[in-house]
Amino acid sequence: MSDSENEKLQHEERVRLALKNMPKEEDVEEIASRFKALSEPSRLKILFVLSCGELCVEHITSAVGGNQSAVSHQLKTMRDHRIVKCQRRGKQVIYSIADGHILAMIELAKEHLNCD
Amino acid sequence: MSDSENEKLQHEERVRLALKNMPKEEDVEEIASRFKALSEPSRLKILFVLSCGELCVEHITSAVGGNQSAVSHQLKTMRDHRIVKCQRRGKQVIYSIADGHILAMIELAKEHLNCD
DNA sequence: TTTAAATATGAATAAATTATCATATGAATA
DNA sequence: TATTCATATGATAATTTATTCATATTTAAA
Repeated sequence: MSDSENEKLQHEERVRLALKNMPKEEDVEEIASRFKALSEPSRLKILFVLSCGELCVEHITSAVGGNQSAVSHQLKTMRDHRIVKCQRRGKQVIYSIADGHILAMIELAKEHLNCD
Repeated sequence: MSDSENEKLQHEERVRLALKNMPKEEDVEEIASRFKALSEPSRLKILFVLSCGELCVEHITSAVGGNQSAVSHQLKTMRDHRIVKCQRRGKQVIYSIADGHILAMIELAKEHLNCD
């Protein structure tokens, strides 16, 4: 068998393996939508800020700039995808990063930046 | 000093810290755009496939479905953001995941899925 | 050196996303 | 309980993005 024929068989085997390990459609969409939540500079800045600790909306807004309504919408997007969580404390709503995976993701991204 | 005054000071200190640690604008945009490349089901599926090993465009297309042109466009997007790399071998172009950080990111995302 | 195979690309359209403005809601305080 | 402060939300306009079709490019083979 020639090298290229052999490689072809190997690749076809790999396609089968890949299809077997492919998460189901709805899970792929779930993962994609969580990456999407991290994929806008405005939202990402909020996460960098929150990676230093929880903050209320007003302080988040003052840290990242822009207007309150925009920040609220961005926070909502991230709440919906469980990137951040929040809790009301009196008149304020305090936001924080939802879990360690998200934090790890942000750290990985920063690291990656340094390797360029 | 009241509890809430104290908390306010703490939060303001945190805003200062966050601003000091904030990556510069262009880096935030760079990271965001890389997350964006991971944020479409069609592209993510390609990455799941490639996480099993390198493949040519035709095989990728057969694994993820859809048409060749669409897959080529998706691969281009990911090439541009250094999510995948490629090398020509004869008539074929073989694609693979660009680096370990991307792989780690994909693994993290899958893990996260399992914790829900 | 013509033809075929594999991949890439440009343009156009369709679809999804974001920001903004005005306003609504919820909680505290006067 | 009227008012004010903090946050959230709905509608819409503006921008981005993905997909498709047609075609170009590159390499190998006849």
